[in-house]
Order: sequence, then structure tokens, then C-alpha cells
Amino acid sequence: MKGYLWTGGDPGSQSTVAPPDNGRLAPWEAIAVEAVGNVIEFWGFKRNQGRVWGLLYLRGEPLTAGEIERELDLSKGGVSMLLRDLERWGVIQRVRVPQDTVWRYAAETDLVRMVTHVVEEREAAFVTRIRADLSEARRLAEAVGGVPPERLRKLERMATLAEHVERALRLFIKTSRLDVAGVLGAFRDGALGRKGER
Amino acid sequence: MKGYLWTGGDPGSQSTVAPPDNGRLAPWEAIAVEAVGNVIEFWGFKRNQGRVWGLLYLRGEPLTAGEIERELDLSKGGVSMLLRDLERWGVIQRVRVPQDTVWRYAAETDLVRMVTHVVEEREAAFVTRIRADLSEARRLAEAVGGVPPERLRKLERMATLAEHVERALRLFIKTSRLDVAGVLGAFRDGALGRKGER
DNA sequence: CATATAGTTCAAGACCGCGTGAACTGCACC
DNA sequence: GGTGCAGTTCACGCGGTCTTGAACTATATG
Repeated sequence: MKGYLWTGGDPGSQSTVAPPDNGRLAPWEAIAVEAVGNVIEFWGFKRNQGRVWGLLYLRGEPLTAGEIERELDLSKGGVSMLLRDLERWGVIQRVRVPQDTVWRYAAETDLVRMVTHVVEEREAAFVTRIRADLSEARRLAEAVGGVPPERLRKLERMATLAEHVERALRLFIKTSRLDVAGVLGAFRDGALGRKGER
Repeated sequence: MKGYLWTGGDPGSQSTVAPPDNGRLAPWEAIAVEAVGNVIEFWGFKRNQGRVWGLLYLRGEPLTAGEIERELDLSKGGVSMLLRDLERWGVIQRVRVPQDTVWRYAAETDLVRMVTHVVEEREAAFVTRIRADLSEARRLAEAVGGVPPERLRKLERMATLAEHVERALRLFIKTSRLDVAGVLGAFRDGALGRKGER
């Protein structure tokens, strides 16, 4: 987790194709970055985590924290924390340009995989907990006695419902994984001329 | 939306089977109610909406706003608003006991259907919006010109990815519906000896 | 009509998560 | 050692959401 060397295109070319890092995003970039932010927020992460990843992905070349700070209008501290989260999840990579002292960050293409993974864990743990609660309730209800059987049946039904939802959820994640996998192939080869290996 | 008459079991029986409405939930009830609250919150609704529905469902017989207020330790105003939401969504029903002046509220069994429905709408609208944003970004990028083609391709890939996610999502909702439908049958007949007919 | 109780509405406040910015650490270069 | 910059940490404040509680309306009862 110490970062890698960045051996991308020559530094001179960066100013020829696009506003280099004059501080303000191109409108189309802003829209796309915002879109990623919305998606990521929708899935329960921080909007800015998505914006940072989106920017890095769109640019294709590694950016410094300072550049990110300017482009997305975030604070120094904020960027630091966001980058740390993203790096820990393996969706960005810390790279060092030879004979330059600052770290740069590049987008991995694993964002989708990460999202499905985290969501999977979250939902699974959640549904499991619910089922545990419900059976605990049922146990207690039986223990105290005097609870009319039709109420016990209600508890049981809620539990089986939870089970079914759980199964549907797992199925979703699996198919979604499969469905997305195909796209990911094409997705990946456009990011950096290199592939993730975690 | 004016409510229906409640012609359930005789009023005398209510005090024989369980703590009638002494103000505090039985422990097993509390757990179950809380579980429903958690689920509902998980899906983006208010926790207390779930708790109210859960209580009504578990009790099986219609409760007054005052009873709900005491059992769940909520404020008068809060209960009023929660009930209004739930009623508007068709997951509870307002009933009137003959020759009694207060409204009572009974759980419908459509909670699951409502959740899937709302979630479906929400996600669908969301994903659609994302796709629109992305193609807008692409349009703008092409319009300004000078944007390197590999960046345009990135935008395209993000859009197709969104499409695939959308498809997976729809599939999930459909199968989940189907999967849950079976349970719903059993689920339903235990709530009230009556079916919704809105 | 007066009174009491059920029900609604809404401004004020509690609460919570996120980002900020300042203080701090670490490192390179002079 | 000192200066400057990259990067980290964290107490605080802002903005949002949810709940409360009090004022208000509606409705039944004598």
C-alpha cells in the first residue's frame, strides 16, 4: 500500500488537449463528476467520495491532492480524508512521478465491484440481524406464555418474509455482478494503460 | 379515504389475552416492532413509520392514535403525521368502531408491496436521471470540441454501465416481487379477516 | 351555546453527519 | 537548524432531517 511509479505520457502534452488545471472544471466534466457523486451517495457513501473518484477516472492521469482540491472546490483536510477512504477501498491508487516529490492519485476501475461488495456485506449483515431479532422475539413470546397463537404466527411470517427478501437480494447481487462484469471489461481498458491486480 | 367500519371480535376479549394498553410494550413486541422500524428505515422511510405499522400489524386489532402514542412513546402530533403518511400509502386503514367516536387504525398487509413499489420508482427515476446527465455531458463535450476521444469513450462507458445496472435492478425488482408474492399470500390471511379493496 | 376530547398543523428545537480550517506532523531542501 | 510545502487529524459549525409541543380546528355531547 505504498504506491507505484507513474510512467504515463510526457508532461508536456497535458496542456495541449484540455484546460490543464486552471482551477475550474469544464462544464461537461462537472456534470459527469456530479453524476458519479450522486450515484455513490445513492448507495450510501459520501457524495464527495464519488466526485473525487469520478474526476480521477475522467482525467485518466494521476492528479495531486492540490489539484483535486481546486477542481472540486474542497478543503485540504477533506481531500485528504476522502483520498484515504478511496485508497483503503482500493478504488484509487497512489502513484509517484519520478523525481517529483508529491503523491498523485489515479482511479482504479474497481469502483463498481467495490460498491456491489460493500452493499452486499451491508445488506447481508442487516437482514441477518433482522432475522435474529425476529426469532428472539418469537422465543421471548413463547417463553412468557399467554400470547395468542395467531400473534406467534405473525412473527413467524415476518421471519420467513425476511428470509425470502434475503434470497432475492443475494440473487440480485449475483446477477448484477455477472451483468456488470461484461461491461467492466470494456470499462477497464480505458482507464489507465495498466490493470489492477488486487 | 373516509375509513371503514370495524366489525372485529367483541371488545371484551381484548383484556383477556395480553396487556391491553397499559402503556408499555411487552418485550417481545418491542423487539419485533423495532425490527420493522429498522427495515423500513433501511429502505429510506422513517423509522417510526415502520414502528407504527409494525405495532398495528402485530396487534391485529385496530388501535387509536392515543394508544399508539403511549405504546411507542411518540408525540401526539408525530403520530398524526405518521398515520397520515401510512394511510396515504394504503398500508394502514382508518376504521370506525360502531358507536364509538374515535378513529382506529389497522394494518394492511401491503407494506411489502408498497416498499418494493416506492423503491422501484425511486431507483428507476434515479438511474434514468443519471443516464440523462451522462449523455448531456457527452453532448457538451462533443460540442466544445478538442476533447480527446478517449475521454469521450469514458463517458460512453459510464452510460452503458448505468444502463446495465438499470437492467439488473429491474430484474431484481421483478424476481423479488415474484419471490415475495408467495409469502404474501400466507402473510395476508393472518392480518385481518378482510381484504383491501382500494 | 359551552365544554371536552380527537385530530391537525407548524414553528422551534434536538439531533446527526459532513466538511472546514487551523494546528500539527513529516519531509525535503537550503 | 530553519523555512516551506505536502499531508493528517480533529474540534467546531453548518445544513439537513425528524420530533416535539403548543396553538388551532373539528366534532360530539349535554
